[in-house]
Amino acid sequence: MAPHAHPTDPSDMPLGPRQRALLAVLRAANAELSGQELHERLRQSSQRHGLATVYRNLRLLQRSGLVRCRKLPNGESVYAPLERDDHHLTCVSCGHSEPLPICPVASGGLALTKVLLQGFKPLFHTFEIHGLCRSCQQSEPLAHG
Amino acid sequence: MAPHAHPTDPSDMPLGPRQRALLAVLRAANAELSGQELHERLRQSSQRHGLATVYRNLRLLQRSGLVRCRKLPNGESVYAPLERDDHHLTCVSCGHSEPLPICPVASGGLALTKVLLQGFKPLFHTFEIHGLCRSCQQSEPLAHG
DNA sequence: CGTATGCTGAGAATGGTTCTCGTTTTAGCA
DNA sequence: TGCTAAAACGAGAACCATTCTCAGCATACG
Ligand SMILES: [Mn+2]
Ligand SMILES: [Mn+2]
Ligand SMILES: [Zn+2]
Ligand SMILES: [Zn+2]
Repeated sequence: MAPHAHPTDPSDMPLGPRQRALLAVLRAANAELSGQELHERLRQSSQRHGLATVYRNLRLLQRSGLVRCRKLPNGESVYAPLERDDHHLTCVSCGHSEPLPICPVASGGLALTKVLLQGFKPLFHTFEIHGLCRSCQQSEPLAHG
Repeated sequence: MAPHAHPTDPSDMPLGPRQRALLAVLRAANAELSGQELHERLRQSSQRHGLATVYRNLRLLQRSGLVRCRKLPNGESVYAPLERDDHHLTCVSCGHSEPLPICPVASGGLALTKVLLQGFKPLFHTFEIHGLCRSCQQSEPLAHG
């Protein structure tokens, strides 16, 4: 086994300085950040990034297996470092989303006991696995579609 | 236990004819449908629905616990009847999304064996529970925010 | 230097979804 | 069956996060 244990072996794609900056902000943050929020935080500290660059590198970081993202009901995407493992209860009515301290993948058992739901009434769940499909692992495409 | 076993007891909100039509198309379909696709299918069969009406009733059906939705990486939302329980493997590179025949909630065990992944390389997963938060269960709001 | 290659970012374009608001339908009642 | 208030509808405009365009800039290398 290799000395490092990151997914998609990040060593094979060295990470530019902008990507390191993005990753640093994400890791420093205590919550998921949207593209716009990241852009904002980078305006203040360190050097300015263009919005296009933020999104571009966010996509690359995602492909490298360093960053994950989920889409909020209002349409915006929020990002977090992959090593942070959090899930949420999201209300289909008001869109409010609060932490859910359980992960069906980590815990072999998955106990969705009522205590954890704390009055939240689940209507449906989403369990998606994002990654690289077979063909994209072979070629190294940038095309989206 | 009540004679019917639907979530959020649909009997307390009778469902208008447009909502029944939407639900029928969703149940007849063999895959998730986007708002646009639903609008299209309703143009052909039965009566025409305006696009706004499609989205409006989709939201209501979701609140009633009859329909669920997930957001594709390209931004569009796809809908399915709640009783259909399917998940997907989605590629962060090309966006392609294929069925994943496993559900972490139903199966107590959750065996993400390599056989199921079939060469797909998972980078991260999403497990979200959507439903009604406490405050929204009390009041019956229509506001979105 | 000279050139090839890739990254950057201001601004324009995109496109799914939501909003607006006048019209149409429904519901309740006499 | 008429009559009115409330609710649902829908064409088109507005929204807005994200992506695209493309000229300018950085870096590598002989
Ligand atoms: Mn997890
Ligand atoms: Mn399931
Ligand atoms: Zn709520
Ligand atoms: Zn792919």
